[in-house]
Amino acid sequence: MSASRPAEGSFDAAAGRRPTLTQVAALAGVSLKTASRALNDEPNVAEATGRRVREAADRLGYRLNGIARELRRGATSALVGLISGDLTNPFYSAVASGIERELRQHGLQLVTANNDEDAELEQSLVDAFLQRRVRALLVVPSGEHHDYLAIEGNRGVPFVFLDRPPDEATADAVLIDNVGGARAAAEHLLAGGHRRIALVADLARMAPQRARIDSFVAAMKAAGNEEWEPYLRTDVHDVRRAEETVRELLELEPRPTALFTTNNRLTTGALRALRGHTDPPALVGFDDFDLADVIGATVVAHDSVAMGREAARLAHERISGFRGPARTVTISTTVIPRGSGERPPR
Amino acid sequence: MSASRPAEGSFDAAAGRRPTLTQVAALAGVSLKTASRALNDEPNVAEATGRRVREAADRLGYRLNGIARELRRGATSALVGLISGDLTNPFYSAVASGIERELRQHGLQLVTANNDEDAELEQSLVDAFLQRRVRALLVVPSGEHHDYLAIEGNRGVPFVFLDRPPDEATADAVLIDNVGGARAAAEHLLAGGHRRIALVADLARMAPQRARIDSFVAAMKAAGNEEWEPYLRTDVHDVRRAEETVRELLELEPRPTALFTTNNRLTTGALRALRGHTDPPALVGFDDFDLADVIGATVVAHDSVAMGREAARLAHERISGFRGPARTVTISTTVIPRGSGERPPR
DNA sequence: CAGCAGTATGACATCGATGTCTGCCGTCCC
DNA sequence: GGGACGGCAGACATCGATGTCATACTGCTG
Repeated sequence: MSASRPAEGSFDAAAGRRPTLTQVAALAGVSLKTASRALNDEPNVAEATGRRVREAADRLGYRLNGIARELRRGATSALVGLISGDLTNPFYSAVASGIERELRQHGLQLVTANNDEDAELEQSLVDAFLQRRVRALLVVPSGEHHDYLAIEGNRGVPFVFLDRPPDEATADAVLIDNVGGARAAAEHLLAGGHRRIALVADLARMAPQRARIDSFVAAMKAAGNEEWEPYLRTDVHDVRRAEETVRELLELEPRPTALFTTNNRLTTGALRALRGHTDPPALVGFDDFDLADVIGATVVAHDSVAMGREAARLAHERISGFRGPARTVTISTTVIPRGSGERPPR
Repeated sequence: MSASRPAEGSFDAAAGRRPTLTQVAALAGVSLKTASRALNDEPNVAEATGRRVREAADRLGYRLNGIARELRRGATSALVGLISGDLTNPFYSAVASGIERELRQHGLQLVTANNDEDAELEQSLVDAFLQRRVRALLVVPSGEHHDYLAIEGNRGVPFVFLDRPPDEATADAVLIDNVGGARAAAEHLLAGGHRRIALVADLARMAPQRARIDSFVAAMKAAGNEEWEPYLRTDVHDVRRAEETVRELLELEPRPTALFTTNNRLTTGALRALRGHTDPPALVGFDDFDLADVIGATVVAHDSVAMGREAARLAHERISGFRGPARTVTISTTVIPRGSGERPPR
């Protein structure tokens, strides 16, 4: 099998160790520095010499050692780190995609890591990234407190927070308009004539959830509605629990006539619970999702890819030398009526 | 703003340049090497000395320079590269997630890059990754030909192909059982009594699509069915076109009674076309997807996360020194009946 | 023909860590 | 008391590239 391929560059192709520039130079019969100049298209290299060097490099299958180059050039890589939840969650993968596209335009590469929604792991990932000398660090923080993250910001590595704000306004952030989105959802349902509106929310200690919950409650109060109060469910953290919770809600007497789920996971659970239901309540979910149009799910949509893009943009500006105060970009939300949120109360 | 934080380590905290081990050593009043020993918990460091060094490191906010360490230790990083399509496609993000989880267990980190389904870009990404000295390279190839990729495999950097086989069996690969999956879908529909079965497929030049198409056709022939022939549609590459194609199919006379879509994008398009249809044809789609249960979509499912995991496992074995011949792991498929594929012909 | 500019090249230091080797102590043991 | 040994520490080379500076050679000018 290996015999079918000619062993190019008889030096040490088999060793698994890549040839160095020194070896290329030796083969070409020039000095190390001249070889370097030739391969980097620097001036002052005789045409013939350049050709010899390039041939030697080809023969050996030489590839520049980026690690060595980076060390010499200033010990900072072309990598940008992203720490987020699992990529199977479409929210995170959309964000990652937006980041990746933006970074590429500036010759930067994305390194991803999953914090498993665990603050301790997250901390050690930050350490590892900084040690690896990433140019910037984008974080969708897992825990409540992340003071420790911001300190680094002042030491030369820009931090950008996504989805959840830093404890103090010490770093750039890209946030969703949670307050506006939740209010819009609440008002949409109120306008549809609903009063007994159930709220199914994720962990209330997480800032975006907190904001959505509070905003929903505020909207209810502003409308003088109190009938939602028995139907508030928070700290529902996975799809399974969401499905159960919705089932339980539907067995209450009187039954809620509408549901508001505060993220895509919970919406999925609710849709499962409602499947096959003859007379389902109205449903509005936070976060848009694939096929929501087919299902006819009314959602509070926002552009997660744009979130990533904006975060990468902020990071890139810092990398390029921007020194101004911390900035916050807010991603707007829109209610997209598709049917489920327009069902009347019964 | 910066004044609010005490300027720790008065050396050069402001400069944005991180302190080096030499500076830590100087502050602690020891030699470079002793500082290195202390921070790496090597033996033969007096307790008091160790403490002084660690204090100095803290004061300066020292963080080891991973680039320098890697260079010294052997010029190979702890990074593994993944080149695939856009992460907003749940297939790719599931694969990435599986890879990331597996790599983490071995202390490796994932670097992702999007080839935009462009062979030229892909090539340059491979170059960039190799230059960056990744430990292994996982690729979901875009184009038809990728000979050039395999050559590198013999030079010490393990390659693993996902979803699409290497041109020659020169590298490890993780593939889906496309033949089995497509046959199962075809037989499922035939068993339901369908004869006029439409096939909506993506670019036929891509190996997995080719396999699904061929296998479908073979199953039809084996069943002695010829009525599907007017309903074959290939090279349908995006959701929009899929939707249009399905609409067109449904206007044919006689109408096909069933559809088989050969990937998740096409299935999405088909579902859009079928939305609100009073008497929809049966539908089976290749690739499972979120909420398929809610929609009631019958699919040929496979475990994409496992695909990523297996690929990462193969890569890790190579990294750990395995030298055997190229291996191929096949991911099995299952038809999951959820309703759409069980609608009878009308 | 001296002087000078410009080109082509190489020697050497350097980036920030780690590996090797050497040297100095003090202690223990015969 | 002397040799062996273990603990501690430092000097120096090294990983693979690039930056700086010095040098040799060419050709041209006055």
